[in-house]
Amino acid sequence: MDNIKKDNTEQKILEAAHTVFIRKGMDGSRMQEIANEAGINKALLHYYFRTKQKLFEAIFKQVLNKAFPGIKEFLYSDIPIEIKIGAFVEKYMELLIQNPFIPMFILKEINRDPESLAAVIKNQGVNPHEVFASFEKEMDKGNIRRINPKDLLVNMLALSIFPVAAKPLMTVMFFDNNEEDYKSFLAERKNTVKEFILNSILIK
Amino acid sequence: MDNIKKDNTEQKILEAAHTVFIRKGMDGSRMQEIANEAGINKALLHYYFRTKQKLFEAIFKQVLNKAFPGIKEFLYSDIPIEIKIGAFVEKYMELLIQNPFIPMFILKEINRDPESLAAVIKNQGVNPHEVFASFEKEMDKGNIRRINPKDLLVNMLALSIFPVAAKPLMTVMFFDNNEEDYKSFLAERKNTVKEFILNSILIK
DNA sequence: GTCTATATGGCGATAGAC
DNA sequence: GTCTATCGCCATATAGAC
Repeated sequence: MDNIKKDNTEQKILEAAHTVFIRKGMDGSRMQEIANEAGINKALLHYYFRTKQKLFEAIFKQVLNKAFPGIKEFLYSDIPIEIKIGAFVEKYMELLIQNPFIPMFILKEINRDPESLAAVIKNQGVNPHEVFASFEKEMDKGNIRRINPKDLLVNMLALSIFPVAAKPLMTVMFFDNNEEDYKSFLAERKNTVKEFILNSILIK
Repeated sequence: MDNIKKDNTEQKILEAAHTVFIRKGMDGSRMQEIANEAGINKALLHYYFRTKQKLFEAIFKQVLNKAFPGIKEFLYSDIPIEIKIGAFVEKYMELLIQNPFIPMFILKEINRDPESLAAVIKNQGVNPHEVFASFEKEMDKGNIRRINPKDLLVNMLALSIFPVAAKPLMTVMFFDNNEEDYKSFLAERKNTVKEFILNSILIK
C-alpha cells in the first residue's frame, strides 16, 4: 500500500532533518545533506515538505515540545517546594545531558526568528505565570526567602542550560580539551545546582 | 594622503562587519549587506580582507577581547571574596546589557567552529585555573562554604549571560512581549544575582 | 512516489577600467 | 584605492520521465 511507503519516507526525512538541523541550524544546513542522511533524493524533500522553511518548522516544533516538558506535573503536586525544585532541576538536566544539542538549537533559532517562537509556544500548555504564582505562595508561607519569582525560574533554567550550551567553551577553558572531564562535571552538576539553589532560597 | 583614506575605509568596514556579523552570525551574514552598511562596494571588502572568513575572524577576535575582561584585576586584589564576586557580576552584567549581542554571537560561533576558539583564547591572558585556585583558598580560610570552584564560576557566568542570550524567549514567555519590562528586569537583576550567589555560598 | 535533469537565483570572489 | 561587470559555484526549487 502507498501509505506505508509514504509514512516510512516521511519518517526518514523527519529524522534526517532533525539530525542535520540540530547540528547546523537552519542557515548552516543544506537540503542535500538532509537527503543524504535520509538515503533519498533531494527532490523528495520538496515533494513532502515543499520548502526548506516548512521542513525546518516541523523540526522546530518537535524540538520545542521536548524542551518544554510537562510543567503542569511539576507544578500541581503537594510535595514541598525544595523537593519540587530539586526534582525539576534533576529531571531537566538529565534531559539536556541526553539531548545536548537542544539548548543551542533553540537559542540560535529564537534569535534568528523570534516571531515564530511566540506562536509555537502558546500551543504548548506551558504557562510560566502559574509557576510564578506558586513560588509566591511559598514565600507567603515563609518556606523560602523573598525573591522575584521570575529571577528564581530564570536561575533554575540558566544554571541547567548554560553549561550544556557552552560546552565547547567550557571544554577548552576549564578542562583543557578533555571531554571526559567535562562529562563527569556535568553529571555531578545535577546535584551541585540543586544544592546551590536551595542553599540560596531556603530559610535556615 | 593615501593612508588616511585607507584607515577611514578599513575602519568603516570593521564597524559595518561588526554590526552585521553580530546580528546574524557568520553563516547568516552577506558580504553585500556589510558593504551596504559601510556605504561602499562589495569588491572593496575583498580588497581589504581578501575573504569573508578573514573578515569574520577579525571581528571575532575583537568581540572576544571585549567579552573576556581583565580577569586579573578582578582576581589580584585584597578585597574580601563577597565584594569581589559582587563587583564582577555587576561589572559583567553591565557590559552585557550595553552589548546584548555578545553572548549569542560567541555561543553561536564557538559551536560552529570550536577549533579557532582555543587559539584566540590563549592570547587573552585569561586563566580560569587561577580563579579556581583563589576560590579554593577562600574555602580553606572558611570564608565561603565548600563548592566545586568550577561550579561557582560557571554559576556566575550562567546567571549573568543566560538572560541576555535568551532575551527573545524571555520577552515572549515571561513578559508578554513587553520589552520595557524585560529591560527593567535585567537592570534589577544585577542586584538579585549578586544576592542569590552570596546567599548560597556565604557562611552565616 | 521516486528519480534525473534543469531552471533560477544568490553568493563569494576576481578582472580590469579609472 | 575604488568602482562596474562578470565568473563560477552552489543552493533551493521545479519539470517531467518512469
